Amino acid sequence: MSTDERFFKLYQPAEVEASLYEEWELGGDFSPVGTGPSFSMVIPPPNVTGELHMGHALNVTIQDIMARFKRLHGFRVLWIPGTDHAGIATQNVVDKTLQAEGTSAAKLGRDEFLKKVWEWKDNYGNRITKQIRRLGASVDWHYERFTMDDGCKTAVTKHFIDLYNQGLIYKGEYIVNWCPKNKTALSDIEVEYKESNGHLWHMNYPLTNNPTTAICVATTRPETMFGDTGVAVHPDDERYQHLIGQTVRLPYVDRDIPIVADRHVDKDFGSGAVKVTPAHDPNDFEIGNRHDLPRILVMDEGAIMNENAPKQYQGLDRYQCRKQLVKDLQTDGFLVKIEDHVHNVGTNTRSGEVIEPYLSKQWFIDMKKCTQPAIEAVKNKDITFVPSRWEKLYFEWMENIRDWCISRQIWWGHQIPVWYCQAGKGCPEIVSETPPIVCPHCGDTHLKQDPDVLDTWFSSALWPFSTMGWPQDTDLLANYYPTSLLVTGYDILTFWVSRMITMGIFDMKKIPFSHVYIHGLVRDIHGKKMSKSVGNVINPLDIIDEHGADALRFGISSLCTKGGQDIKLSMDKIQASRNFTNKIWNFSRFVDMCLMDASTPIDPMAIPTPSTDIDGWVLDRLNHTIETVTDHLNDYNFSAAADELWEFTWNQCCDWYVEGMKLHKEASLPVLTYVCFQTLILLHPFMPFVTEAVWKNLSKHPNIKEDNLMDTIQHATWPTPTGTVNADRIQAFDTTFNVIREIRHLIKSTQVSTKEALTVHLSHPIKTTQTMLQNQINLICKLTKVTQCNIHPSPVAIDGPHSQSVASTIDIQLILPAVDVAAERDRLSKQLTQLKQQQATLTKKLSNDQFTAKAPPAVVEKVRSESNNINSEIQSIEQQIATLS
RNA sequence: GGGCGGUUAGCUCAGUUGGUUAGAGCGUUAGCUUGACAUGCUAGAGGUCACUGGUUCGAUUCCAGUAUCGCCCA
Repeated sequence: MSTDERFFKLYQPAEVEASLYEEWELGGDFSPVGTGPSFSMVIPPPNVTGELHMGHALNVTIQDIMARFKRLHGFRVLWIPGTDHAGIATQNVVDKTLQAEGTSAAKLGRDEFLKKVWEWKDNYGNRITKQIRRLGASVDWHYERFTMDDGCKTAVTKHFIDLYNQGLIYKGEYIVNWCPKNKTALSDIEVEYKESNGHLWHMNYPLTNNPTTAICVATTRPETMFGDTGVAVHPDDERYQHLIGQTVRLPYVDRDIPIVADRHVDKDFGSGAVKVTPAHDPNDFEIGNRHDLPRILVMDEGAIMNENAPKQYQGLDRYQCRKQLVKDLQTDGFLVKIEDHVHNVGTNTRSGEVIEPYLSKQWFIDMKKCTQPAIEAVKNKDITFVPSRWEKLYFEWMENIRDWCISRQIWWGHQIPVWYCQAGKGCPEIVSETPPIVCPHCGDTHLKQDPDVLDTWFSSALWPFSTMGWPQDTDLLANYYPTSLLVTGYDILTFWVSRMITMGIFDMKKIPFSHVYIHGLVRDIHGKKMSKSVGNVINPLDIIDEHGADALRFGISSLCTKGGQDIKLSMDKIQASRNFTNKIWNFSRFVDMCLMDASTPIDPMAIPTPSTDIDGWVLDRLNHTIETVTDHLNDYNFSAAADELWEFTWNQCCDWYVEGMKLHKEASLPVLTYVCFQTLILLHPFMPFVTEAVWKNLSKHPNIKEDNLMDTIQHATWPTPTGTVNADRIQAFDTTFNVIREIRHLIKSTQVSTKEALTVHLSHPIKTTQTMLQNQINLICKLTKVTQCNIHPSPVAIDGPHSQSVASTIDIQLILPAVDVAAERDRLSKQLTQLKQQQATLTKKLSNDQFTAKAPPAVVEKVRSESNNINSEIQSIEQQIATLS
């Protein structure tokens, strides 16, 4: 087989990715093996009805980088995948489909509808898991879970009962965030507040005893007035002192309601007097409690005005009612004025519907009693957040925690394991793991389960251990709980992370994970959130189709900086990464070609002895790269690791080293091969596909010894630095490369053709430097296309046309067939100006006594030697200008 | 109103104990059919590190304030 058969000229990801992934999955390559320490993660379960978006791509890529990195380090890596049932979202999606088919959830009824949802889940639920595969995620599919599978159901039930038995779950009447569209309660964090242009209606409520006098109240929701059971003013408000204790008569309702004094009223807002509607506003609810005001609901679950509203408004939707009422108030002289008013309106993050604060009976968790250990765990660093600034938000949230409303009035989810006796004898509720047959209190068999289901996050909170078989005592839990790392976006810190920590400690008596890496959100290039309606969505699957998963992964991770900023993703970045994958491919293609000429087979895993300077140099650079990449990955600094890999692979390896070693291919072959394989391993966590494809191709090479080679790069050994870094050698190559660059620059700026036989003279007074240059003559000639390079202790006298410069204190004289003396003088003068500017700043520093006295000696020494070098370069240039006569 | 984050090249971003000629990729200019790669190679141009003050021998870096943009909470 030839190189061309093993390697196309261009890397074609589509040709290899699908089959490689299948090979890995079927080969069990993602299962934990060996006797190393364990490293475990659970995937943040995506919505089972969802599709892969850029946020998933980022999240999964980071986890996969860590999983592969740890696997290469010999850890027993277990990364558990799965999906979330996403109650409201899924119910909405399925209901919408049903409606398109002419039916609906309501028409089907609970049992039939749930059958449909399960069908939907079976048909479409694996769409997202297939898409996760396309990213190359090395999750162990044997352990795949779903938040409503039997295991999770057992965990959820047990968890509910344990909380209930400890008095941490209660059922209570409370103002909740009510979604009239879905007809369900939402937790506080499922509500998104959006600024909206509304109005402030000022209306007069006449006093009962003196109807010609009125108190004016201001409101943004006039239609709730039918539920008013009081008017509140600030106790210190002089305007209303005389009214406190009196009653007003509510227009249209003709109910007399008291004027009360309450410190929470803002004197400066509106008229300073507020109507109190305890059944329709959380603040009013509190005021009502303090003053013992009744709670009157005036809307039904769909926000339609109910029988407590006056007849003429009953049956109207809340907004129709508002419109009609305002008209009536105006006609009847109750309306004082209407002001424009910007206020925050709560909407359901799922349905977009405007939330109605609504009094209802719901299940709550008394969170204050649960969170203390979870706060401690982060305070004492059992759990570390990266970046650590997120700990602040966590503490803020946890220390001001409110009770968590966990019941939802939908059908898709874990139904609450509570039954009510229907015998009508006032029996207490029955909480049970399995459906009870008879009421334990009265023996009656007519029992009815609570119709509500639990908030989806209730089951997600258990994910790190429900996936491992809890409440059973399993080997998985013993070996892999607590997990090592959780990777997630900051947007679900409160929803999910805080609750996992709280409930993990509650159920397991152990934290669920020791590290939390929190990444930013992926946005479009302008920093806008990607959304279908705006049309700025970049679909990760399209990118994978076009450029390959590796390009997507590398592009994303090179933008994933240590500060965890949001990521602005552009196609340019992806394309650059695609080019990089091709670079890796072609580097390997070159290695493959070189190997064809090997006299004996080469063991790519054997640490080679460098036979030339540049071989030694590239091994030094490799060692340095190994060290920094390892450090960066241990530090979750993905962009820094990616940059380092790019710099080494492209600039140091492919540019300098490959071009240099072409002078002595055969002698350098062991080093070239070794560096190639080591680099592939370093790149593998970022780019699993291309590195594996190359690994397998090169493994088949007739001149590669396979004895020490793993079948798959995934189970290779992460490189460790070998030998000691030779600082002189690094210095020598720095200088040589500078000289080469300057000669190229001279050639370019004098526009001489490299087809001419060119001669260059290099000179430096110090013997060791001359020797060093002497050793690099071939390299210099090869990389500059100069035919002859001579080394001297000082510049030579040249009669004919030539161009001159200095680099790293080495004088350069390039002999030319002709030269534009004026241009040459210009160039040198410009160079001189630059050098003099640098010299000026250095001299200023050195002539400052304070600097030499107070700065660390090493710094002073550095400045001094720089200054000396620049001085010598200035002298060179000045002499060169002088010869230009 | 409270909190958090940002402001560095045309664009997207790096830059940790304060000392570099302030870096990278993309874009841009000029030149290359260089036997791995034009998804490439070579050489350039491009920055008052938002502003103002302070600390310091020295500030992109630390402190205070201002402006401005974004996010979260109320």
